[in-house]
Amino acid sequence: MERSEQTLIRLEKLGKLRELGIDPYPLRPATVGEIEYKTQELLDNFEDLSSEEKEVSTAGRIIAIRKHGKSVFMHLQDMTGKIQLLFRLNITGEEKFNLIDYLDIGDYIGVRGILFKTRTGENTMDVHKWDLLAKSLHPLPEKWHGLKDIELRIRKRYLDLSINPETREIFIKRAKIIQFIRDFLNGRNFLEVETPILQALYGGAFATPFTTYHQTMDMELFLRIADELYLKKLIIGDLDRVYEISKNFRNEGIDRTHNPEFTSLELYQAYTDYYGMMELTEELLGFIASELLCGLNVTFNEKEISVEKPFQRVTMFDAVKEHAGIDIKGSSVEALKKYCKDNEIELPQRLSFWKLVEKIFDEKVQPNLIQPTFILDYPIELSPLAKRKPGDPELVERFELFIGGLEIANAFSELNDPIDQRERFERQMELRREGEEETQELDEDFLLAVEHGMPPTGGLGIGIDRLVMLFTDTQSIREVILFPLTRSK
RNA sequence: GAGGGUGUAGCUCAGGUGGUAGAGCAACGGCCUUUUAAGCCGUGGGCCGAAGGUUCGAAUCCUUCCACCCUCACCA
Repeated sequence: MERSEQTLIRLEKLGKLRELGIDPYPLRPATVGEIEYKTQELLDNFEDLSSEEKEVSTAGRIIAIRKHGKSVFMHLQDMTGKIQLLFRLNITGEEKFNLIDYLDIGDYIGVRGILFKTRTGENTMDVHKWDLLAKSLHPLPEKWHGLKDIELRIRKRYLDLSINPETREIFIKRAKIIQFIRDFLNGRNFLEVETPILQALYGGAFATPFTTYHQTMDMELFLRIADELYLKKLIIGDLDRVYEISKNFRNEGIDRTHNPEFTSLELYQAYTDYYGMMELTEELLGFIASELLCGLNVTFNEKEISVEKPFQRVTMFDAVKEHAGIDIKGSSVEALKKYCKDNEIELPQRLSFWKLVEKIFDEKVQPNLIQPTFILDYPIELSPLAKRKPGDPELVERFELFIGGLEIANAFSELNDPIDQRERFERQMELRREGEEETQELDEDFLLAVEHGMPPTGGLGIGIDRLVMLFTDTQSIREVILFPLTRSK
């Protein structure tokens, strides 16, 4: 491996430290003792701690050094924040003071000293004792511009997190959002469960799976594309309210809103339906917003969005009529094709009525759905696991929630009629024979479970990554996933 | 998968029409005991993404490849 000039210099310092009998990677601090405080705790309790003039300790990574001859300022960072340190020759003693020459930005040290306020008013630790805790062999990216290169930020996420406070902020928020979801659902007697990631048969969504292989069972396996079928089996097992926050895997393209592995929440609640899921969704988002932002307004992509309930409810028909200016009720494939041509919309690969509607919706409607909007009543052809809508044989009781132009949630009144469910699966097989690429597999095991009796149930899926994008005002899914997929270099 | 763009020092970026590389930060050597993008004086650092080609001469022009970004297609 090629070493940069700066790394060679650091390796040299490391060698010299060892010659002096100082372990650059000690098990624990040699002189500082126990690390008692996080940096933010020192600042939060500054008045008390500084007035007592008691020695306190902390530890972290050196992120800045300013040498002034016989005194040195540093900034020390940990997860909670950063604090300024002052080293003075007459306080630390000459031997220890001179060792500062072997320290670099990026090194970890433990410090013990007294808190005081500098002339310019910054709360600072006057360091009495310090120990090197770990030497860094590479310089940290520049303090002023930070690490900007998106590729480096992803490949070296540790540097991004260390250097760019905004990045750290996003992932702290992400953790909080997931915690709030758990708090909300646990408070409503939902049971958190785990279902298999490795599955012999995949289902619950339209997607291409990743395949893998179990050696000793000599078995082809799929990484799950959705939790749906397993969670419904739990409903059938009379676990009335269940949810899972899980990674799903889809072997498809990557773009601003798609990563091959992504996190979703799926929940199922017996004895309710998609109306119940709408209310639950409204309350869940309101809960997250008020816990996270102390309010119901969020800025996303320079737009003010309110997650105050109730959200708008618009049928797919009405939404297309309103935003695309075309009445699809009673329309025909030919009319929709003409509309696409007139509006410079590329035609989908298969020219079925609903594929065309879906395309027009994606192009003309979705980008306009900025305020939270439930789009209701989807075609049965695209929803083989949802219950029929009374009075319309073409539609099912299903909604998708759009916010800020992003598809955030998908829910339906779950199909619990085993006869109908079997027919739907068979229809999927038929579509496959006709050349449809993505269809759902007939799952006998699941059907058998439904045949044992499944209560009326509402089901809801929420894309966690996109939800985090919404609440952190980020425009790419890669900004909210710690290690998005990249090619190996 | 298709089209467009980017790749120069550890980081952030400059380098009209080809003449063999520059800044700030970081680093190194000095001076400096309350600075904070510390300051001042001085120094080093680059196979200009990779491989070919055109040319007397390529960071610059051409070809291929690699990685990333944007748009589109597939999808949530």
